[in-house]
Formats: sequence, structure tokens, C-alpha cells
Amino acid sequence: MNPRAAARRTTLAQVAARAGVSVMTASYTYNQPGRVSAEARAKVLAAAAELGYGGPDPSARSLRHGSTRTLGVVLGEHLSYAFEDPQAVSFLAGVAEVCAERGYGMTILPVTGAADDGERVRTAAVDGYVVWTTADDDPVLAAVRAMRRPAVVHGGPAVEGLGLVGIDNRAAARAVGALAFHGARRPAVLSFPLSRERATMVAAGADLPDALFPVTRDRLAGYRQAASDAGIGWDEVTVAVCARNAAAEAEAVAAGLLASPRPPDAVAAMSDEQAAGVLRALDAAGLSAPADVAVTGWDDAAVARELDLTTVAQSLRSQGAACARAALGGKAPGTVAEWSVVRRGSTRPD
Amino acid sequence: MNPRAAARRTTLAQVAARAGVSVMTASYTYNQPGRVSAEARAKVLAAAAELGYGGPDPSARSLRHGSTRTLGVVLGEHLSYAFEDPQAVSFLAGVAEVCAERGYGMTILPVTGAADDGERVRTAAVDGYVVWTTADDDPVLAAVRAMRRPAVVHGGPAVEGLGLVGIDNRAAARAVGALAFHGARRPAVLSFPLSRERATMVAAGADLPDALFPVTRDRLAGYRQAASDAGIGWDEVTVAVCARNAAAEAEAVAAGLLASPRPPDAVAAMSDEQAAGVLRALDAAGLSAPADVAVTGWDDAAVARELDLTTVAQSLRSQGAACARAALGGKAPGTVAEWSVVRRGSTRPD
DNA sequence: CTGTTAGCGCTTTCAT
DNA sequence: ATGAAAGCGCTAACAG
Repeated sequence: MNPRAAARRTTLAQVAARAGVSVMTASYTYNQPGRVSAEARAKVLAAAAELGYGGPDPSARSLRHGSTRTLGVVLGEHLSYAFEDPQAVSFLAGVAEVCAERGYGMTILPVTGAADDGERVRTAAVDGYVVWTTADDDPVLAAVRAMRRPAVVHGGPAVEGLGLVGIDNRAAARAVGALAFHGARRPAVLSFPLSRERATMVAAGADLPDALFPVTRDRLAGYRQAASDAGIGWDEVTVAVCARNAAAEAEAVAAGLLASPRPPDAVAAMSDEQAAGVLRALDAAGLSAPADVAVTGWDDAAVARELDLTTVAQSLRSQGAACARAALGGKAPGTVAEWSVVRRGSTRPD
Repeated sequence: MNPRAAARRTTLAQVAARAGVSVMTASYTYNQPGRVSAEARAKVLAAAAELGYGGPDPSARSLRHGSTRTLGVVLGEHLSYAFEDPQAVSFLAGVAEVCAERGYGMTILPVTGAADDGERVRTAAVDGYVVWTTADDDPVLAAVRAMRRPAVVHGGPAVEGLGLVGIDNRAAARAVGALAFHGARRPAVLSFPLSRERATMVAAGADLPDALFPVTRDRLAGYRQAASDAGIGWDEVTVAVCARNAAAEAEAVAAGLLASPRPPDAVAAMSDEQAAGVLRALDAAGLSAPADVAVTGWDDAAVARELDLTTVAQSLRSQGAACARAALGGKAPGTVAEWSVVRRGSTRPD
């Protein structure tokens, strides 16, 4: 065989010629075998085997048929971080489940945060889009909308013409915040990034710049409300913004807070991973929850059960599945997902 | 707008007509903007905006151009489990990184273990394939090979015509097994599944059916060798086969071993997650490592550092990247990846 | 700088 | 049951 193989792929026409039948008979052999005589089919398959024909070309088929049987997934700025974020991975599992069920491929679009992200969205051959939580100013949203195909955003932002799936983050934050801040005097919040720059910072809630990630914004608003409900002003709440959703970073940030002149006596985090990091920092400082510091997480992941964390339960996996179903079903509905607060031992009893 | 939108997508020809230019001028506007006068380009873009044209159709472009700029990833039988396996997720991160770098999409093929997996491989529009570790008898391998496109298998099996990337699992298992079994009398192995059925079982090594997953097979062979090196026969080594790579399952299995009439005094696992489960089972039984039971993991994940686990270090992420590079580069080389043993406190000192 | 021609590989009519 | 024609939407190649 020619070492510079795959020079030119075999075509259906070549197979048909070799089999001594028309192109259509060859095509039917692959797509509607029942319509072809056993004899003809055998000839076609034999010819295909001889020529090493791997079946009808998927691109040509897509062009003719008008659909790719593939769902596009946009994972936000830095693709590589998505696979390190357990929340994103759960979500992807849900999307993948629905795709597999229906025989759809799932294409992760190569978005990187660079200027050409739009072009990369435009050149992907997919029938619809699922967009993982992003910021209001993410240009990818416009690119997805311009494709005029069914598309669903998870978490936010809400975009005219695109579907939206997610929980009421503000209400959930207020509810879990009530447990976190109960009996506390110096509450703190461990936050996800405010914008795609993912700057880290520590500031009083009232001094914080506006968050461009709707999910972060809503949770902050809910925590603020919870503090207010507890008679504590937003200017008295310390908010520490982490760049990534990772236990190690949260641990370092929490250690900093604990070593500060005004250490918190309650920390409401935005993920169970973050909360796990806080617990480790407490441990390292010789403190414990909830006696010294109440701690809450978010998601009710396995780690929350192990660590006896009070947390917000939601299923990212089923939200991923809902997004996929909506994007594949051609609908673009606003779906409100379920959540609940799971009260465990990391917060103070009444 | 018509509520039954997306009835028929706008085409480049329509845009050209509306702009009063030829189709090629419109095409150049998108692909070689420098070749078009500013005036013509403006007319084309205006027409496109008016008609809501989202850019050249990706399928048509792929057909014409002969490449999809997309890499296919085959994740083994049950797609949904892949996202729950931290090893697979690291690997995917590596693949994704290379794809993003080069502007390639990454399509997860909707393989489920059902009979139509081959068809699903055949109908995906991709330029090459990366196949995550699978079993010798996985029919997906033949389907991938039949596509005659660059393809690389991770871990195994080795397939004629496909590339292979992975470490020398046998040598690594022998090396880490030496530490695990040092000074032990009743060693045990916590194994990955033997076949795609993923049956769980506990048996003496010598009574075990052959493993169809080459990675599992090689590691078992290495552990056997390590036992032999320590003067212990394979019939004296208990092998517990777990269905999934998860700490919870390993914990349950390990608890069973510890409660058996002949509890192990050393356990060599096939992942750090499994080893973490073993440590928890020890803890629950009031035992500790390495005094009562020596424990080793595999991968040197974050959890291995936290738990002071002796383990095999390898980078699944860079192996994923290597697979992607090979599959996209058109090469299909046999690449041997690096590994080393990291000795920590979970095994007995000399 | 712009346009004409041809055809990527396949499948949907519509015959026969 | 099989086949001929037409064209999905686009762009390389070559004029002009």
C-alpha cells in the first residue's frame, strides 16, 4: 500500500462501479438494505470490502440530509479548566447521557477566550448548542445566537432567543445563607469569579465590583439578603473571590481570612469543593466547624456527605440532560430546575 | 417571524443575490476578506445581516474542503461512566487542550456498548480518532480501523494500523508491587474489570479468568511478578475485581476482604481512588497503613499526596495530549509514556 | 478585484 | 427492485 495512505478516499460511486450496480443501489445497501435484493447487496458489500470503503461519507451525508446528528457544547473561556471543575464535569455527563441515548455526537467546541472564538463556533458542524454558564459580556453568546439553531444556556445569562436552564440561585443562596450566618457576627462568602478575567480579590461585599457572571451575581445577592435577614450589613460581610472552583485555592484563601485581624465566624461558599478547602484550613488552624466557624457548600456532591456539610442540593447532571434535550428537541424553553437545602452538621443548630 | 423558524437556512447564494454580487465575492468575504473591495464586503455583510445569515455552512465546507477540523473520541462502552472516572476526565482534558490549541472540535462519539456502536463511529464527521482504553474484543476498534483515518488507542489493545500511547503497565505494576508486598504474607490486589461485562469477583490470582482489558491484564501480570519476587505464589494472592473506578466501591470491597477469614496485610490497587477507598475501610475497621496493611495506588493524583499514598506516577493528561497530537498529526506511532514510582508513607519501610 | 465553471460525495425525487 | 437526473451549499481553479 502507498505509504502516503488515505490519499483519496474511496467513494460510493467507485464501489457501485466495481460491484456493477448503480450508485443508488449501493446507497440503498447502506441506508435501506430492505430495498435491495440480497444478491445486489452482497455484490456491493464485497466491492466495498475489496476497496476498503468505510461507508458513506458523514459530511456529504450531513450536507444532503441537512442535519449533523451532533450537539455542540460551549464550555466557556478556558476549555482545559472545564475538565478540572467537578461541576462542569457532572453537567457534561448529563449532556453526554442524552446524546448517547439518541445517537447524537457531542462536540466540545474549541473555545479558548481568544478573539477567534466566534469563528470557531461558526465553523462547527452541529445541529444545536448547549452553553455552560458564562458571563454577560461573553462574545460567544452572540456567535451562538447568530447560528440560528436551537441553543440553551445553562445558569445564565438569559439571552433573547436562547433557552435557559438553571435554578433560582438567589433564592437558594438566601436559604442556605440563613443557615450559614445563623448566630454569626462576622460572616464571609467564598465566591466564584466575578468576570471572565477571573481576578482574585477580598473585599467587603459593599465594595465589590458588579459580577458579570449571572450565577455568581445571583448567589451574592442571595447571600447579601441572608446577611440582611440576620441583621448584618453587606459592608460587614467579607467576600473572597476565587479564580477557580478548586479545594486547594479555597483552602489558601480561607487560611488568609482566618489569619486576618477580623477572622470570619461563618463562611458560605459557592461549591462543596470550596467548602472542603475551608474545612481543611480550619483544621490546619486548630479550629472546627460549626463551633468556631459555620461552613456551607453548594451542590451536595459526594464530598458534602463525607464532610457532613450543609449545602444546596441540585443536580448538575440532570440540568445538563435538560439542556441537551431542549437543544435537540428544537425547543428553547426557560426551565427552572429544582434545588433544596440539605442541613447537616457544618452549621450551628438553632 | 415565522414561528416554525429555521425552516430553511439562508444560503450564500441568497446573500450574494441580495448584495448584488457574485457568489464568489460573497464567499471571499468570509474566507479571504483581503481579496474583496471594502465596498463589496460591506454590501455582502449588510445583506447577510438583513437575511440573518450566520456564515458558510460547516457541513458544505467540510465536504468541499475534505476535512472537518474535528477529532473523534471514543470513550468505551458506557459514555456516562467516563465522566465519573477521574482518570478518563484527566485524559480528556489533555485531548481537549490540544484540540483547543489547534482550533479543532472534539467530538465525543455516542458509543454505548450496544450493537449499533459501529454505525455511530461510521456516521461521525471527524478527521481522526482517539480511543480510550478498551478490551481486546471491543467491536469499536474494527469500526475505527475501517474508517481509514488516523487513529490512536490509549492504553490498549494494540491494533494493526492504529497508534498506541501508554506506559509499560507491567513494569510499573511490578515496581510498585514490590513496595506494596514488601514484608507482606497475605497480599491482595484491587483490580479494574477484566472484561466489558465488568463483573465483580474475588478469587485467588491463579483462579482468575483472563483479562480482556490489556491495561488490567498487564498490571495483574506485574503484580503477579512482584508477588513472585517476594516469594509468594499467585495462588496465594487474593484479587478483588471492582466494576468501576470509584472510591466507594473499593471501600466496600476492601471492607469485605478485611472481614474475611484471611484478611490481607497488603493491598495493591489500580488507582488512587481505589486506594483511598481501602484506606477508609481500614480506618473503619480500626486498622491503619502501613502497620496493619500496606496500600498502594496508581496515577499520583492529588488524593495520593493528601493521603500519603505510595503510587505510580503517570500523566494521563499528557497522554491524552499525545494521543490527540498523533491523531491530528496524521501519524499513528507507538508511543511509550513515562512513569515512576512515588514512595510515600502508605507502604512499609525497608 | 470579480465572475464562471465544475464538482466535493451523497441521497431525494421520479421514473422504469 | 433498480436507475438517471438533480442539487444539498460551498469553494478551488481558472479566467477576465
